[in-house]
Amino acid sequence: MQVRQLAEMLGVSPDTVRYYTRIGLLEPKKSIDNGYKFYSPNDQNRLRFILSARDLGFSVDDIKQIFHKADEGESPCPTVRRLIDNRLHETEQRFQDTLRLRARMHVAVESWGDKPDKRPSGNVICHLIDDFNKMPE
Amino acid sequence: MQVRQLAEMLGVSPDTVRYYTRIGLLEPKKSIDNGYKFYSPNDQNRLRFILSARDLGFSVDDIKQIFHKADEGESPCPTVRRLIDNRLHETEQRFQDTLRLRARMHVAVESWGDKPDKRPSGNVICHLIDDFNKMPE
DNA sequence: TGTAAACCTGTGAGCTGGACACAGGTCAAG
DNA sequence: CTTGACCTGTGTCCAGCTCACAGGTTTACA
Ligand SMILES: [Zn+2]
Ligand SMILES: [Zn+2]
Ligand SMILES: [Zn+2]
Ligand SMILES: [Zn+2]
Repeated sequence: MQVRQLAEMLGVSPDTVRYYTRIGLLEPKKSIDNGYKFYSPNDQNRLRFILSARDLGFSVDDIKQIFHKADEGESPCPTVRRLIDNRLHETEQRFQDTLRLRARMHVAVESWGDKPDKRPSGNVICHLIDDFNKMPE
Repeated sequence: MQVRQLAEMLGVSPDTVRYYTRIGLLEPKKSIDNGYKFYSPNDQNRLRFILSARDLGFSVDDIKQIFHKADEGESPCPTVRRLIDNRLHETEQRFQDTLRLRARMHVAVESWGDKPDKRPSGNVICHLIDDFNKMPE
């Protein structure tokens, strides 16, 4: 199976499959005359796993570690539990950050609603941004 | 003023100041004998503005556009209003994505609590991830 | 005065997770 | 045989910094 067929089968772009191949998550065989990469059913299975793991927030490096354990016949579960704990903390952090940013942006936009446009002058580059930054919180 | 002094004054790393300089947001003068970059009070003001804008979710390219308007003496306000609308949509999208991912991760971790570790077998690389992906939603 | 260590600098590279450009190979229609 | 459509691997690029590195500068001390 070539890259396009595998990609379409699992609903990703050929470039994504190439990327996973490039970093060693998939290991197709190289055709001798073609140079084209040939993906096995096992690669198919691995790609499916990659996509499931990415949906759970694992990074591609996480997945590399999981594959490494599994390829040695050991249970990857302890690794998985450890990794998702980190990712969970990160996601929580990102969630809080995004939440705060979103609130800030909303407040800014609303407070700008009835303010006029102004030209830059002196130290003030854009009074909307400069003034908002100095607002009492 | 050299890079470190400016950086410390505004609480960022010298590398960050160098980055903003590299992409043209700051324009220090080059000392002839030293090669060192020399930052003016205006650069100080610009950096302060950059940090305020970044806190509101503007990208550095957004800020470049804002500076461009301001440097020509025009009001950057219309640009600012237009740009933040885009960033607001993006932030909302990111917020929703993060919210969903966070929920998925929590559900996964909880459902894994009473499941044992298993070795890989057949098509199953890690049953925690493989099984969770097949769960009824 | 020498000199060695501590500190500072600019530049180049690296990070994530792919997306895109490009030169060339392959294959069917005519 | 040739034209065009399609496909391929490889190299480069993106944001927003951070880090590594080689070399210049200043300071401490003899
Ligand atoms: Zn497992
Ligand atoms: Zn924890
Ligand atoms: Zn303005
Ligand atoms: Zn809108």
